[in-house]
Amino acid sequence: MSAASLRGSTRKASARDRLLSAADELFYAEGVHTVGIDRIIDRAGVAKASLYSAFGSKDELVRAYLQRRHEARQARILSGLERFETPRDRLLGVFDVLAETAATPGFRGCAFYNASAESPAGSVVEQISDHNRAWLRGLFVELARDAGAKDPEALAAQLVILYDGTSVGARMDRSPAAAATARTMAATLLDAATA
Amino acid sequence: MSAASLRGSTRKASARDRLLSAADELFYAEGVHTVGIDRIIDRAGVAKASLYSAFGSKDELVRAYLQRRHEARQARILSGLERFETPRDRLLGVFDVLAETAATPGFRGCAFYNASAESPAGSVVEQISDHNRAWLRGLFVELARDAGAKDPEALAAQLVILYDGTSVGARMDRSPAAAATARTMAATLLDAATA
DNA sequence: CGAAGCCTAGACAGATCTGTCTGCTATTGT
DNA sequence: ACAATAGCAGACAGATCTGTCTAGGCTTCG
Repeated sequence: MSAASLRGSTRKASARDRLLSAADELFYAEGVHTVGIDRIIDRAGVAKASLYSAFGSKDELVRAYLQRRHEARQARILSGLERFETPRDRLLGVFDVLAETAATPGFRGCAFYNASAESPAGSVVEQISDHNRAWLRGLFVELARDAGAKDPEALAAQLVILYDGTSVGARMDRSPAAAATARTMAATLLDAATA
Repeated sequence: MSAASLRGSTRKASARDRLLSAADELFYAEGVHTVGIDRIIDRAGVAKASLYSAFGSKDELVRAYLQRRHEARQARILSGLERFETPRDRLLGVFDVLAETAATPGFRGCAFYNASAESPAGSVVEQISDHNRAWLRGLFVELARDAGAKDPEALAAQLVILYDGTSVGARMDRSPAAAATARTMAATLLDAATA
């Protein structure tokens, strides 16, 4: 086989991967602006030159961090929904997955909103956030249609609000209780939207 | 009258007030961590020494900024609800007021959440945020009880999620549309909670 | 008139942040 | 064996941030 095709993804854990993991923990826990480069290379056990050779700038590291969060959220939700059978259960299942996430130790709300709150208006954060939100909204539209909603777009808009509100509530109240509440609300609204 | 009793609240606008106004605009628009002291004294047209003589530290200025936001939100909601007659309209009216706020140019979501997102875990921001959230939740409990909800606490928990979700959605999607959606949801949930 | 407060302008100290650069070591493919 | 690659360690530059301090101006009241 061509050895070149493996490079960079083999070996223990490349500097790039360790940097991404360290950035993920620190940026999410303390904020992208608060955490400095030095803390990240320290935790990753990597030289500063390696960071700049791999990412070029802190901004690009932030973008990679959010990109990774985006993919992780997609994977977490999609794989979490596989266990459900009926369309209705799958739609409500998004809130079951969210409940698990919100109960995770160290949960600090939505990484995209958090990063957005400390970034200037037209920054790199905005693009990825938009992308992530568009995906989630699209998922809800699909699930709403499958579940027989008369107006899937309208129901999806409602579910996005529930998702966002749960995320905020769980973070600010330091309790995952909001997720269960939101699931109940989603069930009520789904009933009203299919009747 | 005792002249001393007027001092500090009279005159054009004291350095303290101008500082608070400048901090309010800049902190809300760009974030408490991003905006430096120099930008604030610049906009306020005030000497740096005056800031430190009035507030003692940037942290204390942040606290005063959030305290002011808290009082402004209370006043805005309470006065906005006066125009409604029935308990049901008053409850839903919270989302009418929120719709107006979210449509304001320069709306950037919840000042408390934004500040919290860029502050360490146990900071001064947390206390004021908790205080603000407790007040809002209490208001919703009252309104829910007046509107005849069978379980006012439960309905209030739902309404808080709607409020938070609207705030996030309006900011991240750069559109106040979520507020109208949330009002519809609130009506549906209120009907379900009084039936 | 003259003292007391409040304010301004700006230099300064000390810390911290991003990003660059120089040397050195270990591994890997040919 | 040899060259290329990737990574490490850390000094360094330049900017920026919080907070302190000096020196002086303007108003107000006794």
